[in-house]
Amino acid sequence: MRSSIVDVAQKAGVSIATVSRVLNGSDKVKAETREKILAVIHEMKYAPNPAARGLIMRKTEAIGLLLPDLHGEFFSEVIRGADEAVQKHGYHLVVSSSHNDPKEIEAALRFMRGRVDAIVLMSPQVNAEILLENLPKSLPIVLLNCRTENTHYDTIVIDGFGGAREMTNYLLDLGHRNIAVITGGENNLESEERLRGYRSAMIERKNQTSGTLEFKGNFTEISGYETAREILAMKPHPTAIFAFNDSMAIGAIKAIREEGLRIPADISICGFDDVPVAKYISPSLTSVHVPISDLGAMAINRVIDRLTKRSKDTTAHVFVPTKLCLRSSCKKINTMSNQEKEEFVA
Amino acid sequence: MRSSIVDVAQKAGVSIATVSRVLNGSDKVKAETREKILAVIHEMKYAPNPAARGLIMRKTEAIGLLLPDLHGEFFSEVIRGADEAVQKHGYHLVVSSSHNDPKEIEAALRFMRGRVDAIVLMSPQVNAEILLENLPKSLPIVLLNCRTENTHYDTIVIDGFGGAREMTNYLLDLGHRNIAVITGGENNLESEERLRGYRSAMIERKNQTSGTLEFKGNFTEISGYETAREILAMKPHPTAIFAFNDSMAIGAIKAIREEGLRIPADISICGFDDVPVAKYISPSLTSVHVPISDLGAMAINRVIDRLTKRSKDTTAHVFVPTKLCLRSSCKKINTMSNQEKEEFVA
DNA sequence: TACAAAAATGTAAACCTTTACATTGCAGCT
DNA sequence: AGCTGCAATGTAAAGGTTTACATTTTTGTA
Repeated sequence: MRSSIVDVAQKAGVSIATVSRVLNGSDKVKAETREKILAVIHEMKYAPNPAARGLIMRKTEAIGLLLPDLHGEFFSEVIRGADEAVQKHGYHLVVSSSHNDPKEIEAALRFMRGRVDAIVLMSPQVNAEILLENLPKSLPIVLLNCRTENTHYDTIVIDGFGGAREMTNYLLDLGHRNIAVITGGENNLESEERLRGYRSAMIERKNQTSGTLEFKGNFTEISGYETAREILAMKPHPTAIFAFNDSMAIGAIKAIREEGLRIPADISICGFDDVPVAKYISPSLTSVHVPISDLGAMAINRVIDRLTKRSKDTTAHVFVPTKLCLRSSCKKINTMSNQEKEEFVA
Repeated sequence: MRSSIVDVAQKAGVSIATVSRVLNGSDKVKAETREKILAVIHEMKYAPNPAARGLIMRKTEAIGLLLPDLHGEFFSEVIRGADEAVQKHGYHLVVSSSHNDPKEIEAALRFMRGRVDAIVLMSPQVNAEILLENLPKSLPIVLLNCRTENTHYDTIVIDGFGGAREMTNYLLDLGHRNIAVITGGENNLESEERLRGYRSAMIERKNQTSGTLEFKGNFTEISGYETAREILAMKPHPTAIFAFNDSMAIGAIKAIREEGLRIPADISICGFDDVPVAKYISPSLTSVHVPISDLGAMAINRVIDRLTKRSKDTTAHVFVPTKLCLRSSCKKINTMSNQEKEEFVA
């Protein structure tokens, strides 16, 4: 049976209050007494019971991180950033994934209630606000890439629109006209924003493909692979594919290779997120850089800020800019289309 | 202020014991009373305080997962597997990373004590046993790829030796004689096991390179990249590089490309772990398959088994076999060495 | 109808801390 | 010597739950 504070007090010949005082460092205890108590604590390998402490202090020193999924490097990076931030402040991380399922989000939230001091929630697909309702108002929450107009919560959202627009413009500048996109999940905020950006650039540049080159993926490698096969089945096929995340771009690359096409000579491909492997795969992947691990860190820092009262009342709404990251998977094409080229050769 | 069980009891006109009973489903409460209490609970949005519950029940329904690092897809997959297993049993995950630093492991362990019902610890580098000492004996712990002779803890260890041996034999079968390896961190169990496997195959096949082709990496992409540059500087360079994990293999591929060499025509490369991207990069990476997410799931299932008393007393020691996963990054070479070939051409 | 047994519910202790407030002991002062 | 005031320490309540045991209510039976 684990020893408690009364065992320590007894052995040290003092009251539990005094032990508690040396435990919490704060109050003035005679140096001599402190030494003795510390010695006993060490000897007994005593450690305070966090549940009891949490019960009376109403804090747990843990922060909940609820992500839509745990597949792939993107979320891994978010967790890494969050973990680093959390460790810096002496907090810890309770991680969970929701698979974009309202039931699971709710279960996780219910679990976290009372177990964590704050919550970081990433839910681009499920409207999270409703689920948040039965959480105490005092619990700091930051919404990461969530669909919301509610300004009551802190929010952090990636500039998917701007990033996709910039990337599309880049491809247009390269001479591409038939630019296919592979979108993310249905009803997914990130996907929608990126699609808006793509469309905006296409329309602005009078390059309407009227949706014919928009293909549905779901942010997984396999969907990138399959969707790319679909795209390549078109004759003539688009000269560029813009996958709405890097995982799908990587899947698409596999499909392209299998088709015997060279990248970027025969077709250009780019992604979104700029996950760490993007620069290591070959050809190195042109992508829209998102400071992924910073995202996790920012969210954590924000809730910790709240916790430590430094910014108690004001909610912050951060818009994270993206940056084009040009590598070697995209190439300028001559204005001659693939088709024209073939005819020319013939 | 959050409402407590007494508020509910009061409002429902019953005692807290009765409320507690309906909360825990177990005992017999008159249907009518139950309905009423349930209604009040719903109305008040009452949720039991986990700290209080944890205090008296001595359980938290959380499991700690302490990993050496959070970079890259390997750990991401471990977490994913663990998360799935944990969710299936209604538990939750407290994740932390140690950076192979004894101090950090200790801090995380201290934090987890009393906050989790069990711990899964992966620590290939730091001897974890000492740190585990001041954890209660009653806390189920499974050691994942830890260096230990102690049979008191449950252990799961990957067959790094066998996997590396098999891979090395495969390369030898392909005709390679100069096979360079990029190892993992100093004093890292996984790296050491893989190195043993490599050496064993090399010696067995009378192919002693007496350590001249063993290069030090640290399991990161960047180290794979840098070490590969070093390796390629050799004249003539080895015909195959065996990186002790996929991250380093991916880094090495980048270096090889930069050198203008073709894979596998000019040089073969293979990795270890078979992370999900391995099959998507190009050329698809030959690797030693490790059931990564299963590792996380197995560990979790094991501790949950312990928790539910099904296998209370016996410790299990699982040895996880690996499997060669052949793809296109390695190629048979003619027995003529690069050098001979050059001479031949000249 | 009365009583026993069973079912439903209530009471209170226990889990382990922190901390406001109370007490003790002692130095320094007049 | 007696008092004040302060430093050090102790006492006990509070935090929210579960559950053994006690009590009340209901049901069934003679």
